[in-house]
Amino acid sequence: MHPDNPLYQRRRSPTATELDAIPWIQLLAAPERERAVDDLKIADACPGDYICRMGRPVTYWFGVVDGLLKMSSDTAEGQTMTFTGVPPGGWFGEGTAMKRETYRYNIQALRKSLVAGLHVDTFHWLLDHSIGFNRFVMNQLNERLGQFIAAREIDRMTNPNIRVARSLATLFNPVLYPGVGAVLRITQQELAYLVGLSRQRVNEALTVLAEQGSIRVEYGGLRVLDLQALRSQVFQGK
DNA sequence: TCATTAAATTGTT
DNA sequence: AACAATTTAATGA
Repeated sequence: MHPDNPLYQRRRSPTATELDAIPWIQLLAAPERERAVDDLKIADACPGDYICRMGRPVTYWFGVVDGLLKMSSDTAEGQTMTFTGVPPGGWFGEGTAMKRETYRYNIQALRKSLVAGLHVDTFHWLLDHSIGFNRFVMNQLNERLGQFIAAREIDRMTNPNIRVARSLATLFNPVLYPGVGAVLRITQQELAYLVGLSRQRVNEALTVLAEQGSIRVEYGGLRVLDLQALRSQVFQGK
């Protein structure tokens, strides 16, 4: 977090409920947990707020307590390309935090969100002192590698229904986003923005997926009934 | 707590 | 892009 980041002004210590939404906390032994909790900061992010920007030096390792963030990158041609959404329970930036480099992407709030931050120094201290923390980070890196490979496949899919299905499946990843559970709070507009389709087309795709019983469409969110079906979506309809 | 109203979201053209 | 229908959130008695 940079001093000119709006979040910098709005940060505070986490409440007990917010701590429960941080998946790696419970993996720590008491002394390590105490140090981590002591350092953790929580901030409110409004839609459009930047959590971090490409090229800025890494100061915090971030996680989503509540809400929805967007991970994107600016290309050499000045275009912005969206990689993925980050739903509750997701933590990101450990790769760059480890190397103490600069952020390699932009993270923006898609809607009002609660963001947690752990200072890089504390992040490194935990790597040096906690085996549980190391396991978490390793698992996280491994799972995300799989996700990015899946993302390349998704990019090459022309069929909108499949794109929506597979993108949804990544957002429901229980390892990377344990805070999501069975119901993902996301509007069809937000999903359209992440997938890169019109809201109408996303609505149509969701209807198809609901008909085949993979999901249920709810007001302001989606319920997954069959995650495997979403992942292995091959060809349905047009 | 309930009823009314405003705002957000969805479904459809 | 626009519209109506539906659901939720906000307001105030």
